[in-house]
Amino acid sequence: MVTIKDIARRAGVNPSVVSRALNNKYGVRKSTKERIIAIAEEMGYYPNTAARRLVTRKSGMIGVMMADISEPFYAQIIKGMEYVASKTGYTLLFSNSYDSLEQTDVLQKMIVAESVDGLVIVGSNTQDTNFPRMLMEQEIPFVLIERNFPQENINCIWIDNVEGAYLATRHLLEKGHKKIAHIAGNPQNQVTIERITGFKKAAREFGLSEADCPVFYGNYVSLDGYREMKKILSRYVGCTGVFTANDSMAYGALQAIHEAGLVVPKDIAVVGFDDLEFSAFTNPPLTTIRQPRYEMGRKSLEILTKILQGREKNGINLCLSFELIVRSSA
Amino acid sequence: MVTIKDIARRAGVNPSVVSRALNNKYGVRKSTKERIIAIAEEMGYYPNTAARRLVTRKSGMIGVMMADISEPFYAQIIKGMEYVASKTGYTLLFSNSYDSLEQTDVLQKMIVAESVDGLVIVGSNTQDTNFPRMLMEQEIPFVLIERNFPQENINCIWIDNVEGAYLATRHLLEKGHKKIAHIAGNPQNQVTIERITGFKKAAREFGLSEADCPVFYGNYVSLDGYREMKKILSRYVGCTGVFTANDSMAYGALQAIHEAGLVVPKDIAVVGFDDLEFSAFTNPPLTTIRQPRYEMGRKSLEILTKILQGREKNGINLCLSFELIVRSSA
DNA sequence: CTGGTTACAACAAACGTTTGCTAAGGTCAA
DNA sequence: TTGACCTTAGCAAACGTTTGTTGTAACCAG
Repeated sequence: MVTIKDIARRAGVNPSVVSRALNNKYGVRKSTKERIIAIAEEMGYYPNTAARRLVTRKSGMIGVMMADISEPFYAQIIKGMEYVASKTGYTLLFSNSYDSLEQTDVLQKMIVAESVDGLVIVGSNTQDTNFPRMLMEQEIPFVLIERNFPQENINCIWIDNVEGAYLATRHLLEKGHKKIAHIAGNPQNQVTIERITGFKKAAREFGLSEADCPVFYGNYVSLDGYREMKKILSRYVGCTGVFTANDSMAYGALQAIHEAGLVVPKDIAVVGFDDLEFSAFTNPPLTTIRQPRYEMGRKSLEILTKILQGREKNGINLCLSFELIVRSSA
Repeated sequence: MVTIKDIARRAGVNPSVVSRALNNKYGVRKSTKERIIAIAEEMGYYPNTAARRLVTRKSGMIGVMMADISEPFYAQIIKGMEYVASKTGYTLLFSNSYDSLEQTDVLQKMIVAESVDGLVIVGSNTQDTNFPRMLMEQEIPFVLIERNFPQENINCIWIDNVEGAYLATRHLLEKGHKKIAHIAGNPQNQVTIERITGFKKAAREFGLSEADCPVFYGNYVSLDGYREMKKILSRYVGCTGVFTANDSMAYGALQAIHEAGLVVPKDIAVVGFDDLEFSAFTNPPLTTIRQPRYEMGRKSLEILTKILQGREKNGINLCLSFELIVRSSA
């Protein structure tokens, strides 16, 4: 391993000069600086990040916490983050919370053990509510995705889920459906509550009774959509339209409908939420609400980077827009 | 930040004793050890990894390189890795190669800048062939997924792609198709070549002429499957069966077939490869070859961990088994 | 009672950087 | 020519660990 001392020896200067030269600091003559850089290049020098970290107390790492990195929902978010990270030189460190209650612990560990410089937290789990305070106390910058915190000084990126769900449900109701259902997510998530609210709002607006717009609960995975759709088919007679809280559950619902020998959208219409890459290929292609996932990821890191560089202050609240993608499932 | 020195002061011992106590080393009395651990716990001590790394030259990190982390193909592999990593305490550091030629550089950077203790490299790109040598020279353990290196001392996890493709194609041919096509992947990948080989082998075995089993090329994404399927439909009359080199391209192919007003599998049968989560939900559900992706990830990290701990030696060559999943697309 | 062994603890150096301070030399104006 | 100032380079401490070596009791066998 070639160190700064090796370079210093070769250049006939003190290690500190090499450090300053390589980091573009003041106080080193242009000619020596160029010589040092050339030598470093030639010797194949890479700074030892551990040593640098130890003294600067910065790691060049950004921690990213989400429920489960293997969920397709996160793919584009990650891609957006990576686009910015690769440009700015930060390294992303992923960590799954699996929606457990130990979120704060996981974050704490990323901060003290890996000493991440900042954090992006995606998800709206409401069980562990004191992590924002913990993070603010430690003065570590962070950005929340899928959350809209009313509090000052917290950076949030979100979409209006109430309106999104409202739009999806409205689309269903405008097609003339009189008995509809919602397969909601896990009620520990804020977005679940919001999408239920939007669903109910549209149903009320179209004069549906409570009995004509029931809510079923899953946990955002296709198997749950399948299970709940079966429930709907067996217990909720006359239902002709279903709005699922995400696309994965819509996939399961579609399958349950096919297995029952019914046809989408003739017998039952389905509208999803997210617009995963895959939703264009379902049978039939899924009508859904598109979330700007890539944008979410990109923006989160742009904001965080600016804050870390002191070019921006905390308190950014960014509401992105969604879009109804009409395909043929409703 | 609470350091080892703080604990030492509180416990009235030397910092080195604290270090040894906390790391279960010999030479510290049981009673003091317990006292130190209690104090550390109470003070909320976390070791500073930067400092530890600096002296031990170990990072507790494992680098993972793949083409593009946002591809659904990798989701289960990652999950498998994470399962082991969380048990053994290693942290995973992901890096996308985007199949570029700078793979070796990317690896080099992970090694020297982040000082990863080991590497998992998934993919079979054959353009950059000298990275195994580079890694061996640096004596850093690594495991290759999707590759079967003939060389000694290289750890590989792979499936027999020739046989997998052969089985998929055979399934098509046994249904009586006389004119079939293969939508292959990027020929820079070894698996692409192997799957073409398997495809040709089955076709030959069933007496098909070269003209009755042409190969089309995409790059493993659904859009390419769509594009190549359109080509097949317009230029290759009489084709009734298609084997795609992965499921994503099969999705695109299915869409192209639907758009042409044809029905799967009546008019054209489709068989994919991978068995992504999603393939059960296509229209119609996709017949495909299942790769044990979770196993691949899990095994890769188990092997690497054992090697890092000295409980195993390099040279593990693990061939996992695949499976034909018959659904209704062929 | 003595010599040797053992168990524990302290000491100090090292890992590779960064950075505040000091020193040396040069420039320039009075 | 002198003194003030500026530019550049060197020195040394610090970041928080780990670990080889040394020191010192206590213990035990002869």
